[in-house]
Amino acid sequence: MVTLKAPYVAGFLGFREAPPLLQTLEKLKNELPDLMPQVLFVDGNGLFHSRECGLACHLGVQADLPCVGVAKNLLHLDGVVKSDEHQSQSSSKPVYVSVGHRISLATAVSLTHRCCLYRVPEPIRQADLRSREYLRSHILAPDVS
DNA sequence: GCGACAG
DNA sequence: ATCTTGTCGC
Repeated sequence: MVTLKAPYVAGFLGFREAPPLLQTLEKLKNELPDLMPQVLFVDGNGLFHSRECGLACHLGVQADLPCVGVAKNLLHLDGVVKSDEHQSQSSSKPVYVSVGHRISLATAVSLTHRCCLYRVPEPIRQADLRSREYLRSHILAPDVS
């Protein structure tokens, strides 16, 4: 019996990503409680969302943990426009930080800055790199013979 | 109406 | 997100 992951639908990323993330947090709490995070970083938006409830809010509320959303692309919402600087400065690769849950925007931005060695915060970057490596070696790897 | 629209 | 060719910089 396999569980199909919900498809990605713009505006509903949380419905696809929150379930497996919560499952992983639950497993972490049971097996490695010392590694339970005090704060969550999410690859996506929080209050910056069409319904002010992006993945960062969705996950933060269900996990009952502070959560900050960091998106790599600007979600187009009416009233939101890229500044002229971002439009013309091709070298600018901004990230969009928004409140997820139990944290202020000022703290979310500060925390993001302090966790960035590269463009995105290390927690998100490492999750991305390590998960891809896992898939490459355990799932997508062709036969070695 | 269609495309665009976090990942 | 994924795929994919090439380029630039440390």
